[in-house]
Amino acid sequence: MSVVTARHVAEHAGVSLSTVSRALSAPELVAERTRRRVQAAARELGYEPNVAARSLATGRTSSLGLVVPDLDNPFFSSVVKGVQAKAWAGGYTVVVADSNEDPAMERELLQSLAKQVDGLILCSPRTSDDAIAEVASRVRMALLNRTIPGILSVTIDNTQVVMTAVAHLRALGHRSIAYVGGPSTSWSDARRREGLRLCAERFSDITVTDLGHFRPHYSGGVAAADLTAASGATAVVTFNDLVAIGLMGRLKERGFVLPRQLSVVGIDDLSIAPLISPSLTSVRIPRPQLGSSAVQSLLDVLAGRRPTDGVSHETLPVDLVIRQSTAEPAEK
Amino acid sequence: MSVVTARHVAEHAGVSLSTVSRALSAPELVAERTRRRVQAAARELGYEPNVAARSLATGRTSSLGLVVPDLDNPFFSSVVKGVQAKAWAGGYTVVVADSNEDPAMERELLQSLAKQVDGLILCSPRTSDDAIAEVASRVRMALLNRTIPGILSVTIDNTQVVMTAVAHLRALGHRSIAYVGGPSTSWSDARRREGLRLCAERFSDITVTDLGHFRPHYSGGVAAADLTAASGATAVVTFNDLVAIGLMGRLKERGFVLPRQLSVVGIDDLSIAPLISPSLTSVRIPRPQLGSSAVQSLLDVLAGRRPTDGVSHETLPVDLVIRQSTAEPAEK
DNA sequence: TTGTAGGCGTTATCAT
DNA sequence: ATGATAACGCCTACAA
Repeated sequence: MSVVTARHVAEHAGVSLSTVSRALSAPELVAERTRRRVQAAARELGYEPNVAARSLATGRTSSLGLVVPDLDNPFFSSVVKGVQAKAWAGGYTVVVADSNEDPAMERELLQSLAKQVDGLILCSPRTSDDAIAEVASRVRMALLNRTIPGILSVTIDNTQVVMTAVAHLRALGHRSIAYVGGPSTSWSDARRREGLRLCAERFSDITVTDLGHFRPHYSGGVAAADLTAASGATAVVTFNDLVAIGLMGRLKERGFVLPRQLSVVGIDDLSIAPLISPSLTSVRIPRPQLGSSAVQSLLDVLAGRRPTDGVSHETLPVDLVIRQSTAEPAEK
Repeated sequence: MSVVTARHVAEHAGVSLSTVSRALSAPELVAERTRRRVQAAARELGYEPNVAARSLATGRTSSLGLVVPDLDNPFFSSVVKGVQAKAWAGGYTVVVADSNEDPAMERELLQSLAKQVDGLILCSPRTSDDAIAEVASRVRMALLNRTIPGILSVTIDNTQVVMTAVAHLRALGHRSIAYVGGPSTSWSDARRREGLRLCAERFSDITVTDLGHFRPHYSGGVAAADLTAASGATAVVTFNDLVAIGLMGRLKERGFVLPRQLSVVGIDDLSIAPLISPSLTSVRIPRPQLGSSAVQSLLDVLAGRRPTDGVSHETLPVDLVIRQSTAEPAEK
């Protein structure tokens, strides 16, 4: 019953153990004839190399670790999908872990994953730079949605995110725009506020009102709705789509007619954005690409195709998807 | 720079290598004093056992494989979350793989994952019973959303799913109910149709119309909408929430007033169900529990706490979440 | 081009 | 209770 090992293949093919090893993992080092014989034998016996043994011998595992705050959040599940696909294509397996938005858990996961994978991808970390850097010093790592000097990272252009949204609203004629932000601990939110500042500078004819920090979910939107309505703004940009949907939900409940009384722009372009009504205009973030890009970079480093020191911060572009939640402001 | 091994700990603690191994993985076999000394040394040196080596020696990997059709589908991502949480709590790591709804890819994933994990969880498989059984003969396996004789499985009570939905509609006064089905290859859809038959038998005062098979997404619902309207049914049950939302979207576009002109019941109770309008009445499926239950069973088997032959098919209950997409039928 | 032999870090089987 | 020592299955100099 015990599984077939390389030794069995060797006997079956009438060659030595090492020849089998070579024929299978470095075919060019073995004579055409022998190689075929070995490969045939391997196939016949249904040989499959033992990953643990290989890993022990080579020091590599052919696996990547992926840590996300919440697997069941559509933003992250897209990222996971991208990571998994790219990794598999590159011959790597992915070990996923869910920190449940808990910084302590996140660190725990990082610690234990660090030494059983060849590379670690950390998505939207909730931990401090230092804690992350410490782990990064012990294992190849790529950051998603965050940058830390000296660590590989892939992010989106958060300035562009808000710029795009604001420019769109301004072009429609809006002059008073509100921003419903995410958690104050959010790296993305900080970047977006920064972008907002730039916007305000650049477009001197508009005013941007910061409505504060809210939970990045439906509930956060609900909480921000009345505030938004009272702010006098004719349009609002929210931290993400869920917030936008919550905000719209509450406003519709209050009898507001959208987008007539308020234009709303979300961020993420989740697959539900087109499904609500009015369908949500949103800044699309290429989530799967975020994941695959991170894997790409990581694999490049692992394969020595990319210098390990030349710090690389890749920034992916975003684009606006215009739907019906945005329109010209109502006449005064 | 090379990592600290058990041997280092041994020297540091002044004991033999084997004592270190025992002190750490079978503490009760070693004297109190020595144990403390070893553990102290281990902590001091920051020792972490090498998983590959351990795996090679024990034949176990402490990891589970999980294969799903689409990581980015909210149904599956919930399952993944449940699996990951339970596995981690049980000391197991999870390797996820996405088959992209492709049966061939699914088999490939199963094959290569089979020999590098202690157990495999296969969610909503798109492959044949035979192909699955073959893999199951070589590795511990648990099925999700499907049963195959002889293989461990966790499913929901699909009969109850439709019964609950239909009973609710009937109680509201509906007598003509339509069913918008999923793909003909769907195991769940087959079970639900079966349940529908039982309903029709049991409630002789209602008629259930089968509208056919549709894609299990928004588009499928759009496609089924006009058909549903034309069927004369006053209420409809759809294969899942996405279909329900698509159907409602199309109908609203046509000017229908919901739920006045048509009551709609979805299945899954995705987190978006409450967010659309009218909010969607849906049969809640305990998705994370599906995942954690599967892990539980699998770990029980792996630990020998559960007989490997006594085939177990666990069925989880569902419940109805009533929202505003269902109401009494309009007067004629 | 192929074979020999040593080692990767643990666990597990023997003795002691 | 503890210490040698042989696996575990593969890779990789090194030798032939």
